Amino acid sequence: MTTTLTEENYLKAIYHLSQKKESGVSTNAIAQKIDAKASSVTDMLKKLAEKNLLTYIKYKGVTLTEKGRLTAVDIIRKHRLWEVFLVDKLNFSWDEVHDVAEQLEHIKSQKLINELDAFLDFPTHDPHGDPIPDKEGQIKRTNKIVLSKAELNETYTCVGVLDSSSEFLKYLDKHDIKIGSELWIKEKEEFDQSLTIQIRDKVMTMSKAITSNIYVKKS
Amino acid sequence: MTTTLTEENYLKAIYHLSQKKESGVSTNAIAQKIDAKASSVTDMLKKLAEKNLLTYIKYKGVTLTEKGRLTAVDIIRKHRLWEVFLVDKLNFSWDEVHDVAEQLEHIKSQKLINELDAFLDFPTHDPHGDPIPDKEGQIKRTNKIVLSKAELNETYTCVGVLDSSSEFLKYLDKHDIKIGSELWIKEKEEFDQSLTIQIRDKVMTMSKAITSNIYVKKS
DNA sequence: ATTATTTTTTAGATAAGTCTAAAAATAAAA
DNA sequence: TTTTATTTTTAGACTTATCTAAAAAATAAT
Ligand SMILES: [Mn+2]
Ligand SMILES: [Mn+2]
Ligand SMILES: [Mn+2]
Ligand SMILES: [Mn+2]
Repeated sequence: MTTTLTEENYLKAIYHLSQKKESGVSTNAIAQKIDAKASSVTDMLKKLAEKNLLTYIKYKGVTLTEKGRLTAVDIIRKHRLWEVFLVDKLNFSWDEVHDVAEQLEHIKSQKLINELDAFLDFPTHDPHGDPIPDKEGQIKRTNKIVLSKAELNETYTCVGVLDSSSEFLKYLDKHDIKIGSELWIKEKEEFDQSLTIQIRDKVMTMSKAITSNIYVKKS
Repeated sequence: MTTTLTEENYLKAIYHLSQKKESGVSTNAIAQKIDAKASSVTDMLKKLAEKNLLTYIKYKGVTLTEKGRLTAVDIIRKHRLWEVFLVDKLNFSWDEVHDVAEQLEHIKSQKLINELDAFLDFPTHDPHGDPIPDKEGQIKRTNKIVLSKAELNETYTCVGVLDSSSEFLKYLDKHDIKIGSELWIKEKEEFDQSLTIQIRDKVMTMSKAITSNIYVKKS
């Protein structure tokens, strides 16, 4: 079976949306993510259903089939491996990799991706802390929480980000927060839910908008 | 300016064809190379002329403009750098790289290609001995000849191949002929223009079909 | 210089992916 | 439970890149 670049982008979008929601993914949600009109999405959903990549019931949302899920996860695997390549080997910073990886993820060659995986020494996570699916489409989920849910007086390790937009990543760079950074929760302000945190020698206060986009786990 | 994948493939085909011929490149020649019908080619030529990538005069062939030439050469630069990457870093053999490079050459990122170039230590030639254009679109031409024009009793170094099809490259692999191999011309058979050649300890006879596809220069 | 052959262009059609505008179905509100 | 608002689908049109079939121009042959 052969999938076009466009089909792959739809499958990936649907996969990511289905991670957040339990029920079927809605046409509008896909349209927003793909940046297309709902009518275009409807057309594509019919096409993908025809190819047995998802189940589509008019007016109810869609759900990926196992075949569709595997296809989506394979694209995500490629995306994340390329991101590792760009950061580890080509001196890209973590806020520069996404757009290029969006292109590279569609390159079709099984050997290429297997060799790349080996060349990178079989990484388990991408530069943003997201897990890299294995060859069989398995994803190892870690028990991370968002920083905003952290407990007072505890120490956490930064393991990832929820928002991986260039703007947010640059904010983290500016304050020297990276994956692996140790964060000690010094104070919790109930009024606006801001946190005062010690990172190495520095102490800083972060708003809820920031803390709800950083993943941590207890050190 | 932005070029589509299809446009890039046309420009590349026209560039390569124009290397062989002095005059304008014909519609039919392009059609054959691109594997499309002449009518499709005519349509595309109008489009590329509109974008000032080539000059098109009905019924006369086409010629690339400087802008078109630079675009074509940039694609070729990317193609050949990726081929080096695949062979040097990902354990591809020289007969496996072309199809993947055909995809990778269309990835759009100036930083990506500059960093790749540096990562590969600024290679000057691809795995088939073809020169890699520099950032400014300059190509260093070497004074190579085809093996079939070699002189009796002289020693040559293999510097490239004319036919870089997988079949031909596998033939060369089988006989342990690679770029850098030293070839001594032991005998020239006038009747069928076959050559008897010594490669290291081995002696073998090659037909004109073979020798006219190997580039050499005097050692 | 005509006639015949080949090459190239035009005309009209098709498929993929997108859009706008309008209709139909579902969900929310009164 | 009607009415209203939102979501989704359908209908028809557009763009890019392709095709086939036919017309026109350029070459080659008689
Ligand atoms: Mn990404
Ligand atoms: Mn990522
Ligand atoms: Mn190649
Ligand atoms: Mn090559």
